[in-house]
Amino acid sequence: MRIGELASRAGCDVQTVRFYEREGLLEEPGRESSGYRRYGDRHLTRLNFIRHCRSLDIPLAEVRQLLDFAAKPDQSCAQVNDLLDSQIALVKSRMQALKALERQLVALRKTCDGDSSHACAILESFMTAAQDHACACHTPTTPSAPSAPDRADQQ
Amino acid sequence: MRIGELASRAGCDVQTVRFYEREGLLEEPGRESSGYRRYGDRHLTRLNFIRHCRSLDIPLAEVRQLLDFAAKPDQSCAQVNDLLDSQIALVKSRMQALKALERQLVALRKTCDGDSSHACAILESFMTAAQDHACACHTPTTPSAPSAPDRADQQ
DNA sequence: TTCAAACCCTGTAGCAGGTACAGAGTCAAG
DNA sequence: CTTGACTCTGTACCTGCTACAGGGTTTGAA
Repeated sequence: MRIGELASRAGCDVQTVRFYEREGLLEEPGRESSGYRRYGDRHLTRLNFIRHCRSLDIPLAEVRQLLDFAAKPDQSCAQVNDLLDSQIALVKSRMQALKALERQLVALRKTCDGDSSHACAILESFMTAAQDHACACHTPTTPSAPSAPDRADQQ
Repeated sequence: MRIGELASRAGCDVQTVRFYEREGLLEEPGRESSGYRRYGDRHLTRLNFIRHCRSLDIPLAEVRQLLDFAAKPDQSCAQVNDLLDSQIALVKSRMQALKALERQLVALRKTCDGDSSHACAILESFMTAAQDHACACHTPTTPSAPSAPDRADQQ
């Protein structure tokens, strides 16, 4: 099959296939006399493998590792497990961050009272938070106390 | 204050400040005779505003919008709310995806029986999923039926 | 005074994981 | 013969920074 068919069967873009080839993830296929790439079923299998990993958000560097593991199938189990464990940990921490973020956004959203006769309370709170830079989500490494106005630079 | 102090007070990198200036998010400051940038408090406020938004994962393009809204404070409330609503929706959908991802990874992780005498079951399942490209997480747009072997390209 | 450390400047390149061109060649159907 | 769909290579672009190169400036101490 040609690149277009391969790509559509794997559910990705033609450019992505070429990208994976450039990155060394997908074996270089044979060529027709016209120069067109000609793929076989094992290319599709491998491409699906890569897309499968990517759909699990496994970075390409680790996909590369997995493909190496798969090449020499013995003793790879522990390594694969390690990789999955670290991915799971990563996902967990990302979820924590997202949950905190959602709380922040929802809280912010609630500060709007719908009264358009005064300035937007959300922007107000942003500005206030920005001015005294003290808020839960945004901790600007505010160190011991270098923000005292004694070292005012004539501005 | 100079760029280093501004950056440390906002809790970001000096490069980041220059980046925001280049992007037009942060107003160009005055210069000392040496060419050094000289910032005032309103720069710090604005920079903190930006960092605050970024800590809420609001993309720079939308931060730009918010800054525009803040510039003309009336009638901005509805727009700010819309923006926040879309951010919240985004976060929710990202969380859904992460939850699904975690389920996948944990399920995958469980398929390891710890027996290293045979090939890794996880890699096996990846390969199988890749071959018949039917799995929950990875849906390769498998359309009506263009994968029948009748149009085999002599490979 | 001189020296080094710490700061600042501009400009450019790099990261991940693709995506989107431009400008050309090829193929298949009508 | 033409038209449209496909393919080729190469390069630039995306986000939100970060890092580097190769300079100049300031500041405090010796």
